[in-house]
Amino acid sequence: MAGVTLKTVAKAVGVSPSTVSNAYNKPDQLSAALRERIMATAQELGYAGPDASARALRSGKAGAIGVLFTDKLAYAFSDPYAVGFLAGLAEVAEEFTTSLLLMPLSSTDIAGGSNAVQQAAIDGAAIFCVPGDHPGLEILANRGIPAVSTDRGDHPDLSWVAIDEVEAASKLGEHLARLGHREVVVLVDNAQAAGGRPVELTLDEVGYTDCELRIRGLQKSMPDARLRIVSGGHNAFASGVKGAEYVLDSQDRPTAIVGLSDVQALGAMEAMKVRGLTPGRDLTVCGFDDIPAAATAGLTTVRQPIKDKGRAVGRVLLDPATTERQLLMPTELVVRSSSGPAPKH
Amino acid sequence: MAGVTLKTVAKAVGVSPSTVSNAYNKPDQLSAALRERIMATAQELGYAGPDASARALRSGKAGAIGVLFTDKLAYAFSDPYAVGFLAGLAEVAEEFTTSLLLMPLSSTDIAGGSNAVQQAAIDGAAIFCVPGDHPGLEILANRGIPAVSTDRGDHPDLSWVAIDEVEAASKLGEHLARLGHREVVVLVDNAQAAGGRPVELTLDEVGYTDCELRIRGLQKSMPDARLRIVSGGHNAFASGVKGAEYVLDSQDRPTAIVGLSDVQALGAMEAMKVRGLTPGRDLTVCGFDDIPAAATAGLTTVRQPIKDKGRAVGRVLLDPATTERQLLMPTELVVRSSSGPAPKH
DNA sequence: TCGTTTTTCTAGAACGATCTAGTAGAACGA
DNA sequence: TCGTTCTACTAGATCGTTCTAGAAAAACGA
Repeated sequence: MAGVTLKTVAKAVGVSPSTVSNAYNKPDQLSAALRERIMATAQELGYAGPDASARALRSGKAGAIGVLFTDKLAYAFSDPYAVGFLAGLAEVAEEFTTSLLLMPLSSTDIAGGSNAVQQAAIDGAAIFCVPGDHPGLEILANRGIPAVSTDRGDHPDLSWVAIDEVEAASKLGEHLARLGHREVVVLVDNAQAAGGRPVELTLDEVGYTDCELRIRGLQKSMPDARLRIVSGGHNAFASGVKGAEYVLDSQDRPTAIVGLSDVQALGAMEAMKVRGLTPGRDLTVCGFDDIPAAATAGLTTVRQPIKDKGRAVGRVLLDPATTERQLLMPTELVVRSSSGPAPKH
Repeated sequence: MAGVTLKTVAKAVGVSPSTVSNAYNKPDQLSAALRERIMATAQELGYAGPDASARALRSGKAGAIGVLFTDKLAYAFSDPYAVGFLAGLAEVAEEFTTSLLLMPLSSTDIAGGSNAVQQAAIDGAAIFCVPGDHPGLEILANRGIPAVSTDRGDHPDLSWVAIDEVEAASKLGEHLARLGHREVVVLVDNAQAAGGRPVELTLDEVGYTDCELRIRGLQKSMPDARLRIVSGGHNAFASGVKGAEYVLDSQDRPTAIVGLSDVQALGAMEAMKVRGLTPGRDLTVCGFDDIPAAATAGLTTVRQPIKDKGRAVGRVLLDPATTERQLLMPTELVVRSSSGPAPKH
């Protein structure tokens, strides 16, 4: 049962190992009759096909691409944005018969010697919403494996598939400015607030590059507005609720709340609903991403082609025909009922 | 840059390849000074550590376990139940420095020769909500890799971590019977209804083993009730909405709706809310799983230890100390406000 | 008929590590 | 001092493939 290899099959059929290998990988290199015979014998001996590791070693192709996640895997998946991205990536991966290797990238085991980034047999990596200064990225760079980030990096030789965050946020900012909003709260992802009380942050404390750029875009397009940065925790519905509650129950209510992701904005809408406030009339709420639920909820948001982003990352990593290494995806302001004119004080 | 191997480093330092290997894997097998020197030289030469494929081949350990999914990956992730399971699995995987390999298991490429199940370099596989008769499972069995299912299988030598579906459903059924419900609709996952109109099914058409068993449990514990099986599509919030709408807008309204997953039940609650109906008073809604959102929504449901299930699967696959091959996890009826007595016509 | 191309198969060397077995030399106890 | 154990290291086989050349046989063109 165990220990059945190419050689075993070859000997049983009476051909060379190369021929058996070809039977599996290059069917047109041998006669149909022989191939048939080989496959039958393989079946009979309980041979399950070429060993994946050996094949990977010899051919230099691992047949998998890694997806890096920060912190907790669960959090990453709970976001529809992440799910959409993965779906797009998986689509291309499937096309190239490649699997996706999830690499939970906790900071702790980077310090220790053994970590997934070192060990994983992968042909390339997708870096998904990982802070630019994360130690795992350097290890990855060291391995000489092609990597694609979903954020624009500074290095000219780093591949990325991203959106113009500043421009995207500006579209939203202009929309809000036009509606007369001058008191705005931005809801962001923040580890510090997770599990504890909501916190108010400065721009420097934000951490994630994309969030920072979006806030800059808002600042640029709303020069007359006062922008406050608030976090109710990690990027999730519940955090949006918490952050919005904190803001709504304070003396210093804004006229507009911008979630830097739709899930957070939807959380804010929920908090409003509980307090009997109507989005778009009593208070404006906007989001980012345009996840499916945003349309249902009537949330004004900035659409980015989530699934296409995943597809594009896949193509850059796997498709030799894709030569472009840095892709800027289009964004679009989607105005729905959750945004309206600022109440005159 | 490229082509730097163990040998290169060994030659540069003036030691044997074995020693360099030990420097990485068995630090206590050589003097600290030499290890230091080896690491420094490796760094200098741009050696990124032992090649993953080669290591996997020689040592027989791939350093990854596969997670099988049916159909679309995106659907799998959109369910908080799946996310919770994965989180538990990932936790154990991380502990054993193992990665998770997602293997989307579309039926189409099983037919063709090359598929992920064949090619993937994995030490084991977690079979997550895959129909028992799926062709991919046989391929997996052929490979001789340990596999753990989240459903109880028939074969005595198949490993699984599951719940007693019938018993779990019976708890819920008894609760409903006690409340006087005799007209019940069960919302299930069904590919046929996806994208189209809601469908009404017979028990034979359900497909997924776990769903079927749950329905049997309900039937058993509510012998006097009329059970109808309805699907609004795949296992998702939106499907729950669709399925419930179909039922609520018909002449033949039940007194209770049971979602075979919480997400569907939550969808049903949403559909009720839109129609001005209060769960627990006008109509009873119950779910399955007890995902985090269920508590918030006040949904009566059957709790199963989702994350623990993931952890247990991980332990069975990776932890040699875990000898038990078939684990039954406990379930518990959680009564909240969404269930109440059946209105007397 | 003879040279040329095509088809079908093979020998043997990689791929880059880890493992087994074993060898020196140092340290140890008596 | 001598045998024994321990530490620090190494030689060489091995994991199971695929790849590079190339050879024998068959088919082809003129």
